[in-house]
Amino acid sequence: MNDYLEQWDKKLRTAGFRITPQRQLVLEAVTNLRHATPEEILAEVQITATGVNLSTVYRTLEVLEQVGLVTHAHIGHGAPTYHVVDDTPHIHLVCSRCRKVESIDGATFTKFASQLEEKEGFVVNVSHVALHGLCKKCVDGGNSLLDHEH
Amino acid sequence: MNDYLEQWDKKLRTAGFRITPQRQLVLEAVTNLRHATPEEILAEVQITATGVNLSTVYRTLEVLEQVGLVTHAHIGHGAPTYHVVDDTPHIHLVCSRCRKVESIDGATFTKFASQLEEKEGFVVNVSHVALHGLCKKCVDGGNSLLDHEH
DNA sequence: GCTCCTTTTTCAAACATCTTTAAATTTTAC
DNA sequence: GTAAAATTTAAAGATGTTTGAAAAAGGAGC
Repeated sequence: MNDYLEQWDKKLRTAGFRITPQRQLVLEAVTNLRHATPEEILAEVQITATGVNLSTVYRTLEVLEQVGLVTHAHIGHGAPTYHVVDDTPHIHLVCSRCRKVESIDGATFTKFASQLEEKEGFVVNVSHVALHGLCKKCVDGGNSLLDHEH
Repeated sequence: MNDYLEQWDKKLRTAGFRITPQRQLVLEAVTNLRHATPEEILAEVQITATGVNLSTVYRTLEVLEQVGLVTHAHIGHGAPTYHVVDDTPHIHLVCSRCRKVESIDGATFTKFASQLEEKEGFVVNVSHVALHGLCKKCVDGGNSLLDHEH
């Protein structure tokens, strides 16, 4: 498993939170799904534990984010997507046509980000970046008139 | 006024739409506000025409977007923000702390965008880009612990 | 392992926000 | 003037999120 999650329980404990199966399951779901909305996380968790509730997912994500285990990005109009915090931040590429979300290494973005910081003084939250456009498949095969960028 | 809006009425007509005061007002509001949500646009429009309805704003924006006069971006969790289509696309910088939205020239972003296209085949919709982070003021003066990136 | 206190989860419901719709009325463009 | 399109109005729909209260579970100390 991810290095940054090895001491997940310690992170919770030192912040005064208790260790519960739900919290472990949610964290594992976020890890496995790479990036997922609360609803998607719920579905994943419910594969192993049917009884878990959506409100628990919401409250758990809040806690996990507080202790720095997960973070989130807004990739469009809907719910935010959560992902694990690690030391190789990535950015999201969201296809407006097929709706697929790719993650790519954030390093490629960093150069631009530091330019931005120099020129504008604006410090980008790299792991929160979601770029919209057309993925390779949709560019190649696609009739762009069918796009509907909601 | 913006070159690209000089023939706004023609664009509508050739697409088979009628010219109405509401459509003109909405387009002017979007132009003046630079980037605004449907609600904000309504408020602006209602300064000159009290009776205009929110549902009209929604339908009008749909029409204006269809004919290529405006476009929108998602800058966070809330409603999308609409802006005029012109030939100098810009990107949005959204401060997570003070919530202010800056527009900067999209050209600075383009280099990164073309790299991305080469490497990944992903074509970014530049005018839809919104980057989250901290603006100069908030970096300088700010207690980042107060951030709440919803 | 048991007890007790506190945190956490569940459940159901309410809330919030953004968006769309149906039907009647008004307006545009010819 | 007329037919079609657009706007108004009020309401409902869709989605995402939070809340309150009761029940369940964690964990520190015995």
